[in-house]
Amino acid sequence: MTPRVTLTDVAREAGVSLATASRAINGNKNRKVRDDIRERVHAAAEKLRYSPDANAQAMARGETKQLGLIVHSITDPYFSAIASGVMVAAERRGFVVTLASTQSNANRERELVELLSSQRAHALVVVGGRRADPAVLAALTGALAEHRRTGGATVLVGQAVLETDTVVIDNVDGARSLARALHARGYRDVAILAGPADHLTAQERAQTFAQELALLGGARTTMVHSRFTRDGGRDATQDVLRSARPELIFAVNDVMALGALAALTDAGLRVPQDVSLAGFDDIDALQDVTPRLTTVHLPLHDIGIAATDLAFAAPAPEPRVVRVQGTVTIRDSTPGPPGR
Amino acid sequence: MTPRVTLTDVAREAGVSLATASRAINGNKNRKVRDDIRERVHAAAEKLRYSPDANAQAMARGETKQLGLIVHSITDPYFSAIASGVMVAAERRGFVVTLASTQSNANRERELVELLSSQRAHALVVVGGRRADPAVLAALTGALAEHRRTGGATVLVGQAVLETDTVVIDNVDGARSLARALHARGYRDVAILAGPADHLTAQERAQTFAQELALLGGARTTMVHSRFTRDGGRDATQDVLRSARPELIFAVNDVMALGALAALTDAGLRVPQDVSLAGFDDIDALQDVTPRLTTVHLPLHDIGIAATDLAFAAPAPEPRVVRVQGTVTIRDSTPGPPGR
DNA sequence: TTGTAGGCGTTATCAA
DNA sequence: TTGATAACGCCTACAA
Repeated sequence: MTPRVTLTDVAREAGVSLATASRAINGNKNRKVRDDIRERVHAAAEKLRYSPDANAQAMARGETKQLGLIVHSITDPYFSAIASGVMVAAERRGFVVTLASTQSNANRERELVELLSSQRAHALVVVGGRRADPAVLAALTGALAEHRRTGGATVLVGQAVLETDTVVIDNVDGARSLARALHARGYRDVAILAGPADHLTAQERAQTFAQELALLGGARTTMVHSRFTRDGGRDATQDVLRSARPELIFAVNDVMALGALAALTDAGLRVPQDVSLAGFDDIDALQDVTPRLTTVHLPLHDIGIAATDLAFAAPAPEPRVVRVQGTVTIRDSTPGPPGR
Repeated sequence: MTPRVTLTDVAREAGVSLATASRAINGNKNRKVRDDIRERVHAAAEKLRYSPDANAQAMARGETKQLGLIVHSITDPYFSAIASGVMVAAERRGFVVTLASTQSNANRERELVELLSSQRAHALVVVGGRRADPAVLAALTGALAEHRRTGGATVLVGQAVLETDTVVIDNVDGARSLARALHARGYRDVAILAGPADHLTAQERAQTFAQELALLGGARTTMVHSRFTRDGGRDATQDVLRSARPELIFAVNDVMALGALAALTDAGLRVPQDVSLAGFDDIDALQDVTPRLTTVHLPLHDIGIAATDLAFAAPAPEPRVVRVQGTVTIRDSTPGPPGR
C-alpha cells in the first residue's frame, strides 16, 4: 500500500511550486500559467499517476462536486427512472451523485438529508410523496432549510408543501382527466386503491379521482387504503373482492396496479373481461404486462432532469415550482364495463 | 447564507478545547472524556446545530465513509436489485453510496473508477459483465489496482477475470442446468439470443447453453447476436423470425427475453403455444409478465450484499472469490414443444 | 482527563 | 506569471 501521490509530489517532480502546479492542473479559467510550464506539470502528473483528492479540494474550495439524491426505494421503477434522469443531468455537470433510500420511512428521510448535508453535497434532491404528518414535514423542512442556510441547494419532487424549489407533479389534473376518460367509457362502479391515508400523492390522486367521479354523477366508489407498494395493491384488492366485484379498480400508482392484477388473476378474474384496471405513472415495466394497462403517463426521466436543473439554477429569492402534467393513456385494461 | 458552524464554535460555546470537543463528539471508542464535559459539549453542539464536515473528517482521518458503486444502468432491474443490496449493506455500516452508471460504455467504466477513486471512496464495487477486449480489461484492471495500491478495496460482480475480490455468478452452471432441463422437456430446435459477441456474461451463457445442447444430442441451435437490452432482444427475435420459427428461444438475460416476448407478440405468435421462451436472472419484473417466464433465478439482492461484505472484509493477500449459483426455474413459458 | 500544536491535500491571497 | 504561506475543519500524537 503505497501512499497517495499528492500535488506536492507533482510540483517537486516538475520543479515548480505547489501553487503553480495547482494552477496548471486546475487551470482556474484564468490561464495564468506559461504553456511550457503547464505541460511540464501535466507530464509530471501523468508520470506519477497523480489523482486529485476530491475531499481536499472540497475543503479548500468550500464546496463539493456531489449531488445528494434521496428516494424511497431504488428498485421501484418509478424512483429508478427519476434517479436515472438525475444521474445523467448531474454527470453532465461533472457531479457525482450520492444515493440513499428511505424505504418509505419518513424519519429516515430527515436523517438522510442531514447525512448528505454533512457530506456537504452541493445540492440535495428529495424524491417521493410527502406524508401529511405536520411534525414529520416540519422536521424535513428544518433539515432542508439548514442545508440551504449554508449555501446548499435543495429540490423536492412531489408536491409543493415545503419552502423550497419543487418539481410538482400535477396529480390533481392527472387524476381528474383519468376519471373523466373512464367515466366517459361508462364505468360507474369503481374501487379505488388509495394507498396510505396520510400519503399526499396518494391522497391527491385518490380523492380527486373520487370527487370527479361524484361530480360526473351516477358513480358508486369505494376506497380502500394500503401501502403504496405492489403488496399493498395486492392486499387491498383482496379486501375489495371480499365484499364486491367492481367494474373498475383504480390504483393510485402502477406498482399497486400490478399487485392488483396479480390478486385478480389469483382470484380467477380476468382483466379486463371481469374487472377493468387502471394505474398511474406509466412505469417502464408496464410495457411487458398483459393486458396493456391504462394509466397516466409521467415523464419520469425528464422529471429527474428538471429537478437537477433546478438544483443548479441560480438561487432565487422565492421557491420555484416546475409543474409537470401527466397524460392520460388509455390502453387495453379499460375497454369499458362489460355488457355495453 | 450563514457560515457553517464548526467544531471550534462548539468548543468555544462549551468552554473546552477543540480536542476535547472532538473527542466528546466522536467518542473515539476510548471514552476519555468526563461525563459532564461530554454532555456540555453535546449540548453546545445541539444548540448551535453543529453538523460535522465529512470532508474534513475524511482528510484528517485519511479515509472516507463512502462506497463507490458502478453499474451499467440503474433502470435495469438486474442492476437496481443488486444496487439495493449494496445500499442496505453499506448503510448498515454507516456508509454512503456514491452511484455512477456506465450506460454499458466500457471506457466510461474506467473513467468512473478513477472518478470515484479520486473521491477517495473506501471501497469500489463494479457490477456488470466485462467485455472480452483485452485493452479495455487491462485499463480497468489498472484503475482498480491503483485504487487498491492506496489502501482502497475493490470488488467486482460478474466473472473472475481481474486480480481482485469478485462475486462470481456461475453462468456456466446455470446455463448448463437450464439447457438440460429444457432438453429433457423435448426441445430440439432452439434459437439463442446471445447478446453482444464480446460480452463475457453473454458468451458464457450462450456458449454453454449451446454446447450442452450439442452434448445432449439431436438439437439444432442457431445463435444471433444483439445488444444486451430489451431492444436487443426484440431486434434479435425479429431477425430469427425472418428465417425460421424455432420451438424455443433462449435469451441470455430476462430483459432481452422480455424484448423477445414483445417481438413474438407483435408477430402474432403466442408464447408458449407457438414458441417457447426462457431467460436468465429472474428479475422482479418477471412476476407481472404473462406467461410466467422460465429462467435461472439469481439472488440479486444478496449478491449486492455479498459484494459489499467482501468490500469490508479484512484485506486478503490473494483475491477472493464468492461463487453464486443460479437456480433453474421452470415456469409456464416452456411446457415442452408443441405436438408432444 | 484535557489542552497544544502539527498535519491531511488543495486553493487562494498577496507579494515578489 | 510565479512562489510563499495562510486558511479550510477536523483528528491525533504528545505534553501537561
